[in-house]
This record gives sequence, C-alpha cells and structure tokens, in this order.
Amino acid sequence: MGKEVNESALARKLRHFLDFSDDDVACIVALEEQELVVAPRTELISQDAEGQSYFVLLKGWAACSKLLPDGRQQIINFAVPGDFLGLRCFLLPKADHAVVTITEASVSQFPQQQMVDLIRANPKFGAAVLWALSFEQAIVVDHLVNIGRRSALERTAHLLLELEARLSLVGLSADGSFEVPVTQEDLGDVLGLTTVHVNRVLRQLRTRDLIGIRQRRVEILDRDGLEELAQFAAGYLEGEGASRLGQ
Amino acid sequence: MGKEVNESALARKLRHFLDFSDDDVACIVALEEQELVVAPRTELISQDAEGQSYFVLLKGWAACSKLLPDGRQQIINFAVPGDFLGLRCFLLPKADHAVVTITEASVSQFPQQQMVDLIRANPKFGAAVLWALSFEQAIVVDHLVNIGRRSALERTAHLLLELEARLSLVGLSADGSFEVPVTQEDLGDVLGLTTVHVNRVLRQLRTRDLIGIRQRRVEILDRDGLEELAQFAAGYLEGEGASRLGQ
DNA sequence: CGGCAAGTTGAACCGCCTCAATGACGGTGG
DNA sequence: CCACCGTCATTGAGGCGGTTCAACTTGCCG
Repeated sequence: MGKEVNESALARKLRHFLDFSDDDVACIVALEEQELVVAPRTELISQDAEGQSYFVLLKGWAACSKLLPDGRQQIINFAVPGDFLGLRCFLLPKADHAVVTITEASVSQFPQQQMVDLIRANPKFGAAVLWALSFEQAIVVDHLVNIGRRSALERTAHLLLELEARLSLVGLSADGSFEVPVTQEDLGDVLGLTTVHVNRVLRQLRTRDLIGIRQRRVEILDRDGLEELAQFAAGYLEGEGASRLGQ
Repeated sequence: MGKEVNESALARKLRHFLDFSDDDVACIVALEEQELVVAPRTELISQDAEGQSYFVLLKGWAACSKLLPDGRQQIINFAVPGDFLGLRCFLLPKADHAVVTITEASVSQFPQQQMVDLIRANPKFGAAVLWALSFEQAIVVDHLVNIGRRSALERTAHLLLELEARLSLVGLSADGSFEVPVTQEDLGDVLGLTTVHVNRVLRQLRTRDLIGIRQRRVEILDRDGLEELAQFAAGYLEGEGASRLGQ
C-alpha cells in the first residue's frame, strides 16, 4: 500500500482495528475531501443546535464540552486527529454538547446524507463508523470512572496515558513523547479540577519523575510507574472488534 | 393499537420518539420472547468477558458498573425496564463494564445474530436501536458533567430528576412519585460519593421539602425548586430524533 | 518594551471523606 | 413469640484533598 506516510489519521486509526481494503479507505478519503482550516477556539458545533454538522478532524485538537447555565463547563473528551466530530448526536434531535477547536485545526465537513450513502454502499464502512462511536464512548466511560473514583493525581496520570495511547494510534506520539496543546484550564475542565490544582498535580508528577513537560510537550518517563498509579487498563485499545460484524 | 396497558417497556419508550408500526413492534416482541427471572445481585455481563450476551431488561433494575483493580467501583448508569443491556459493547472485543441486577429482575436474552438479522430485515428497527444507544450515551455524558462539575446536592437532585424522567417514559412514575429500589451505597457509586454523604444529602433534600422518601419510594414535592437546584435540562428527552434517518 | 494570556505559588477555607458507633428493619431459627 | 442476626440507614467528630482568592512570574507577540 505504501501510502502510510501521508495517510489520513482516521484511516490509520481504523486500520489498527479493522481489516480495511482500498475500497473501504476510499470512503474515508471521500469524507475528508473538504479540507478547511479554522482558528483556535472556533465553535464548530453549538450546544442545542438543531441542524448539526459533522466533521472529521484532520489536524489539531478540539474539545467536546457541555456548558452549564451558570458558566461551569465540563469537557467530555478531547478530539485529536482522526476523530469524528458531532457523530455522537447523529440521532438526537439536537446536539447535547458543543465542539470547539483548541488549536488551529484542519477539518473536513460533510453532510449527514453523505455518510448515510457511504454506509449503504459499503457496509464495512458502516461497521467502522459504529466502531468509532463505540471507541469514543468507551473513552467517555473511562472519564466517568476517572472523575468519579480516582484522586486528582491518579486521574491526571490516567488521562495522560489515554492521550498517549490515542495519539500513538495516529502516529502522533513517539517513544512516549507527544504534544498536548491545551491549557491547564482545559485540563481542569476535562478532569473536573481547578486550574490551580492541575498545576500542582502536574508538578507532583514531574517531581516523582513519572513525566516530563516542556512547552506543552509531554514525555512519559516511567510508564510502569504511571500505569500503576493510574491503574491504567484500556480494554478498548485491543483490536479486531468490528470484524465480527461480518460483511 | 389498544395494547398499551401490557405493552413492553421498551416498545413504550420507543414510541415516544419514533413513529412505530405494528411490524416494527414485532421486532421488539421477538427480542423479548425469552423471559427469564433472575435474583438480585446477579451478574448478567462480566467485565472483560469476551463472548458477551445481550439482554432487554423487562422488570426490575440493574447497574452498569466498572470495577477498579483496588475494589473501588463506579456505576456508569442504572438500567430500568425497557433498557438494553450489553449493547454498548456491541463492537468492542470485550465488555468494558459489568452489568449486575440490583433487584430481582426479569430479562430476555438474545443472541447478537438475532439483532443483526432483525436490523437487516427492518431498517427502522435499526434506527431504533441506534437511537437507544445514543439516548443511553446522552445519559452517561450527563453523569459525567454531573460528577465533574456539580456539588453533591446538585448532583443528587439531578439524578433523581433524570430517573423520574426515564421512568415516566415507561409508565413507572406517576405524579412525580416512583420507586428507586437501590441502596444508598448504590447511589453513592453512581454519584461518585460515599454512602454516608449520600445519606446527608438526601436528608437535606428532604429538609428543604424538595423531595419525600418513604421506603425507597421517592416523591418529587417541588419540581421547580429541584430543577433549579440541579440546573436540569435534559435535551435527550425531546422527541422524534431518529425519524430523520428515513426509510 | 509593553501588554496579555498562561503558568506558578501561598494561605485559608470548606466540602466531602473517614472512622466509628448506633438505630431501624426484616428474616431466621430456637 | 422472641432472641439473634445481617443489612441498610443514620448520625457525630475529626481530617484531608481540592477549592478559592490573590499575588506574582513567565512566555509570547506586536
């Protein structure tokens, strides 16, 4: 195949879990045709919006978040290259969350109908979309456990390991070193912590020589130590799930 | 139609959101054929199990939970009559969470293939399944926001309102009065709180005359007050989402 | 060099947890 | 019928993790 180098992040991710032919990859290429560069902090999908858009995130990071009436906000999940945006609300009458870019980002917008058509034409692509949905949901559930039952330190360690794993899938992490281009406030919003406390927790992880941070690049120095601290066990990373669906 | 009285909870729920013919309902009846009564605290689906089962919950309550290696546990979601069990892991290689009955319960088990066949034969039923999946996910996301950004009091109020809304859909709540057959420990596990604190919070809600509790029956006394406290806004309850899928 | 966003640090406070004891209830066996 | 459990609910006292408020520093960009 020999196009791994410049292959889209989404295709790269799916290949880890599904047996994908060139035909199947063509579906993805079709979705990614409309490349569009957007500024940081651009709202791609608005909470409570009715006619929604769908995107593939090609470059940069975004946040799926929910805003409370009084201004508090919880980030549900960071989106990284290769993730769909808005797909979670495919069937809901309106988006239950917002999607905002964090960095400058490159996205491809596509109409709902296009995805429906592609799925109809190629069932294996349908399975891939369903798989992506399940994968994302598994991550959200992990966040729920994280916030509900782990201390700030464990929680933060867990998030870093999760991000490293996800970025690895799309070739954005090498040797445990990867960019995390978000502010500490963003980290607080995803971890259910204050900015101030995120700062202290990160320092503690550094002091323990578990990670290194320089300019928003994180380096995992002691993976075993970190995984033990976080009780990290991401079952969703194990492969070949959707192949069961057949045809 | 005239069979509303004894109609299955699942069919009843779906009718709120989708236009359902008798043919469509037949799919549901087919899934619910194998009624089976199980004792309280029966593990229906085990965490990390590979060959999973799928169920419809007909009567009683269950909990979807994730256990950490050190014994801490987080309940992702309560399942009530009309909910699918195990569907979330349809495409994952193994279940990422366990499902355990809370009360004595009546369930119907069905093989994965049966659902695949039904979806193939009746696309509208497929849309219904997808909708149910999205609905459940919206609830999980709500829990995430709840635990991440709301105080114990707000969180508990929010959960009670959510449960009332869900039970209403299947006719298990009348005038804001409904059974919540779970222990305070269960409530703690879903809310990310200790049993002790759940107790104090419930007492406070009672003291404020927002709710009444007698023998695991909850009564909403001041819905406006409760909704304001919880900043309750459940967009997923608004209807007619999946009809968009067409055919 | 000036200005703003983000990171860092300290001190005081409070929400929730921990530990521990007691009370209420239903079931069971003598 | 009552003594004896086990489970769940309730309450108190004390401690800790994370918040809050407020300053100060660092880095970046014009």
